Amino acid sequence: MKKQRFKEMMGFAIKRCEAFEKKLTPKRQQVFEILLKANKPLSAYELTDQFNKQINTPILAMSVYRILGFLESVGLVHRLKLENKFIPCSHVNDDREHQLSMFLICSSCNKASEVNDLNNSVKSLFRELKMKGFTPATSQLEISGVCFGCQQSTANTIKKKDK
Amino acid sequence: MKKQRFKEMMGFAIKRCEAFEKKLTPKRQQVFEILLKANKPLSAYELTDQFNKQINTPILAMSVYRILGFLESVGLVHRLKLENKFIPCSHVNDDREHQLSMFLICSSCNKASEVNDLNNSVKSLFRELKMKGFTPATSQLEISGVCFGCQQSTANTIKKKDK
DNA sequence: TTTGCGAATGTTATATTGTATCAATAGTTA
DNA sequence: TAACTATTGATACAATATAACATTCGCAAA
Repeated sequence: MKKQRFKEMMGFAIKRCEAFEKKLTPKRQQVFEILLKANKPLSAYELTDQFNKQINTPILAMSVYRILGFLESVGLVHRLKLENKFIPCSHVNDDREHQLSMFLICSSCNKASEVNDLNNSVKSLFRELKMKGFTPATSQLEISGVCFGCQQSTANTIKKKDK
Repeated sequence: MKKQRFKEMMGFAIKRCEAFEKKLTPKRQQVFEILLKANKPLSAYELTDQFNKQINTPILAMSVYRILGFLESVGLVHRLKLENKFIPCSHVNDDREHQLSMFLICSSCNKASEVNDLNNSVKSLFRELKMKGFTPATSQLEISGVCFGCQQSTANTIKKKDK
């Protein structure tokens, strides 16, 4: 993650907490920071390990769970249920709530990206569901697959084999 | 589940195992039976409990996991990752593989239904994803929400309150 | 028949993920 | 300062899942 982007995200996190009249304590900030820099979803325990490696005041998994719960409650973090892992929200630029978020989880590199410009397809799907009597409540759709980068490297590998 | 439907499902399970040249042993059959009769997703441990209540030869959770793995491998059971629970496959009528399955999980009554006639929306979503470089691999989309029945009862409750 | 093989299951241990509970501490307000 | 609240620490435990090895059972070959 670029320095500029990182600063922007942290700045937003502070503003977001203020908006909720909650405090972004040092540990909360550090947890968020690790998550931002990880560039991929982390489990609570992975996060705990990284925290204890990088930061000299130790933390317990229990606290990490609490902090993740807090960060989720103010909309700074998403929990990916398919993987039992956590990622920072990417929407940190705007204040409007996003009713729909979709996560594309790469089963090859394990990175996940949050997509927000596919609302049409999802909305049409959700409309169809509603018409059938089911009201979707998930603001969250998680789809596993293979990302562009990993497809490329697979393709290259195959190419090389062919030679 | 109606008797007729149940018989049909069990019959298909046997055929399906034969097709894979695998055996539907008594325990495997009993596990599948409990899952069929449950009418809602069960966790491996719930399944273990029910097994041990209903059947006189006891079973351990370890075996249940193995059997669920087996049933999944022959396409008789789905694992719902959002809930860490299991349900029988509803496609038991046809032999064609279903590349896409969608599960609607009601957060009120906890029942789940497998939907197969929404392929258009899902396919269009998946097409859109592919165009953006992400190749979905999930044959499985899990959506939580509120089912028709539960919406009705909520509506009734509200009506009653209004009186 | 019995020997041997492989599949299925039994058994125990342990890993992983997550929550409950109560104690200690720090920050804030009256 | 005293009292209150939010945060974090610490311990225990629940729930989900897998690893590893032993045992049993059915079946086929000797």
